[in-house]
Amino acid sequence: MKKVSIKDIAQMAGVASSTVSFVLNGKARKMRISETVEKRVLEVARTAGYYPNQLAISLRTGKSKTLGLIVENIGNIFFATLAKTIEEEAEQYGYRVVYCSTENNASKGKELINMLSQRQVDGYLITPAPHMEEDIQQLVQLQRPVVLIDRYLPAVEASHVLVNNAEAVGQGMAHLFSQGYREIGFVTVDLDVIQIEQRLDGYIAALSKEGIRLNKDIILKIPYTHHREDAIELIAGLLKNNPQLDALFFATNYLGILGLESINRLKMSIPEDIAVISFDDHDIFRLYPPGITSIQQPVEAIAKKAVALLMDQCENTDIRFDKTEVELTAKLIVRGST
Amino acid sequence: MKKVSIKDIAQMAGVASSTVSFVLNGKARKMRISETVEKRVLEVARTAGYYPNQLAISLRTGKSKTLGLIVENIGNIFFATLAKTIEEEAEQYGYRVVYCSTENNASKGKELINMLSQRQVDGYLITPAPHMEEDIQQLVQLQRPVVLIDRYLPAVEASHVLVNNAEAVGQGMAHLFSQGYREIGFVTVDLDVIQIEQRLDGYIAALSKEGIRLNKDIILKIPYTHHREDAIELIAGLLKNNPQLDALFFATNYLGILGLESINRLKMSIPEDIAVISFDDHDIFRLYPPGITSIQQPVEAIAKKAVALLMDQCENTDIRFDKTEVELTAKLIVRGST
DNA sequence: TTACACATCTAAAACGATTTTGCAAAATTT
DNA sequence: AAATTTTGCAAAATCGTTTTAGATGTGTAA
Repeated sequence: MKKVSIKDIAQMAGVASSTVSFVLNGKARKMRISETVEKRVLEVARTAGYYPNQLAISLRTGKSKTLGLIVENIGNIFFATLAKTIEEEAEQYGYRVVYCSTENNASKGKELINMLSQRQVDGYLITPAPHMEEDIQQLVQLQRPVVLIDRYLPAVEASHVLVNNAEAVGQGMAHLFSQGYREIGFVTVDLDVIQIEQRLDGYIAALSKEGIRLNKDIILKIPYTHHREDAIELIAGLLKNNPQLDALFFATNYLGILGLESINRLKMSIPEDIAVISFDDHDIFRLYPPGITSIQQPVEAIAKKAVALLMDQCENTDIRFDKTEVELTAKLIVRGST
Repeated sequence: MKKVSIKDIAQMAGVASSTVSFVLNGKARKMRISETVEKRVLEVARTAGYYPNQLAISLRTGKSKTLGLIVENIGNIFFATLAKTIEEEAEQYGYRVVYCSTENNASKGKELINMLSQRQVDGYLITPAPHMEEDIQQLVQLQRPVVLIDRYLPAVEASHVLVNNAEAVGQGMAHLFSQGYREIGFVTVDLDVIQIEQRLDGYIAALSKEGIRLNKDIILKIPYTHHREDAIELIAGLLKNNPQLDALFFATNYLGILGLESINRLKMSIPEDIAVISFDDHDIFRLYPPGITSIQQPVEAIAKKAVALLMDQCENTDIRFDKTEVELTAKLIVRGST
C-alpha cells in the first residue's frame, strides 16, 4: 500500500500542495485561504488517512526535533531512569529522544556521536566516557547544542549538570563516623572519569578531616571491564585480607550489588560484621535486609535541568552560550546497613 | 558552522554531485569513474569532514534503516534487557532501534505507532497493550513489517514470538509440588493480555492435574495501575487472611518484588513460613536471601528470533508473509526460596 | 570517412515536505 | 475610469541525497 503524500491530497482536493501545507499547518488564516478550501482540504486529508513524513519535514526545515542521549549503560537502573525522565521532560518541549550506550568505550562513543550527527539530532546529552574530549569538543566548536550529565570533561567547553559527589560522600562518611565506624574501606572502579575521582576525593577528605590516616590497602579499584565473578572475588579478598574493616563504602550501585554478593559468600552479616553504604540508590538496596544505606541522586532534577539547558541552546542557536556548570545535591538515605 | 553537503564536495573537487555520490557509495567501479577522480573526491570529502545526511538518504531511498520497538515499560529490567538485546541484534543487520513505552495504555500505544510511522521506521516490534488490536491490524493491512513480542493478539494477523507461559508455570508448580507444597497462592495482575492469562491457565491446569481443588480466594489480581503501597498491602492481606498458604507464585517480576516487601513487613521468613517463586528473573531474585526461585525467559533467543522474523519481512516487502507463531521455552531457576 | 563502441563523467528528476515569490481577479481608492 | 491594493491561490525553489538517462570525447572497426 502506497503512502499518501501531500501531493496526493492536493490532487484529490483540487488545489496546489502549498495550499495543503498551509492548511495543515494552521496557516490558512495567515495565508488567506478561504474557509471553503480549508474545510475541503482538511476533510480530504482526514479521510485519506494522511500523516506527514517527518523525514521530509526535518530535511526541509533543518530541525529534527530529536535529541541524542548517550549514557554509559542503559541497562543500569540509574541511567535507565535518567533516560526515561529525560524523555518525559523532552516531550514537554516537543522533542523525541534517541538513546544509546557507550559502555565507557571512547571509540563506541565516537561512533555514536557520528551516528547521531548523521541523523541530524538537534542537540546532544552526553555522559562522556574517558578520552571522548576531542569528539565532544568538536561538537562544541561546530556550535552544536551539548550538555554533559553525571560527569564532565575539564578540557571541554560544554555546560554540564551533576551532583556534589565529594560532599555527598563526605556526608555519608560523617554518618559512618557518627555511628562509630572507623575502619572504612572504599571500593571504586578503575575509571578515569571525574565523578568517580570526586567520590574518592570525598572519601580521602573525610578521613583527613576526622584525623584518620589514609590506608591505601583498603581502597580497592576494580577494573571497569571486570567479569562479575572476578569483581566479587576481589571484594571478598579485600574483606579477608583486612579483618579490621568495620564498614565498606561503594562508589556506585553496581559495585554495591557485587559487594553484597561477596559479603553473602563470606557469610558475614550486615551490619554486625560489616556496615555497608553505596553511592546511587537501587531497588535492591531498599529491599535487601536490613536495607542498604545509600546516596540517592536527584535524577529528576538532573534530567529537568539538563534538558532545560539544552533546549535553551537549541532554540537560540544564534547566540553563543557560555559554559554553565550546575551542581545538584545528592541525598543520604539511611537504612539498616549502617 | 554550516554543514558540508555533497554539493559542496562536488564543487570543491570540480565534479558533479552525482559523481561524488557514486564514489562515496563505492560505485566508482560500476559507474566507471576514473581512479584519478575517485581519489580526488575521497580526499576532498575526508579533509572537508563530510558525513552524509541520513534524513536525505532515507527520504530518497525510502528506507530509514530504523526499527520501532514498543514495550510495556522500559524501566523494567525484563524489557530493558530485551530492548538492549534487540538493539544489538538489529545492529548486525545494519538497523537502528528507537524504543518507547506504552505503560500498557492503548491510547499512548496508538500515539507511539503514529509517531513511529511519521518517522518512517521500516518495521515494528511491539509488545501490545490491551485494546491495541485495531491500530496494529491497520499496520498489518498496510503491509508494514510487524512482529509482536512477549504476547500476541488473537484477532491480529501478525507474527509473534513468546514463551510457553502455561507450560513454564506448570513446570514451576510441579517443582513446588515435588517440594511438598500444596497450598499455593497465585498473585497476578488484572490485565487483559494473553501471556498473563496463559500464566493463570498454567496455574489452574497444574492444580487440576495434581487433583487439588481450585480456591479462588488465594488468587490475587492486582490492578495494573496500583500504587506501590496498595499492592504491598493487598499481598500482605492475602497472606494474613489465608494462613494455610505455604507458597506464593508471582506472575511477573515486579509482583514478586512487591511480594518480598509484603513478606518482609509481616516478618515472615522464606522459605520456612512461605515459599516464593516468580515469573521473570531479576537481579534481586538472585541476591535476596535465600535466593528466589524464578522462571527465566530466554531473552536473547526471543530478541534474536523476533529481529530475524522482522528482517525477513523488511527485506522482502514484495512477498506477502504468513503469520508465524514462535514459542520458546522458559527455564526454571531453582533457588533457596522453595 | 563514417559509424560504433566504450569510457568517463554530467544533468536532471525524484523523494515529501516548507516557504518565498508570483499572478490573476476582485475590491477599493483616487 | 484608472490606479492601487487586497484576496486567494498556484508555481517554483529548496533541503541533501540517489539514480536514470544522456552528453562528450576517443579509439577502433567497417
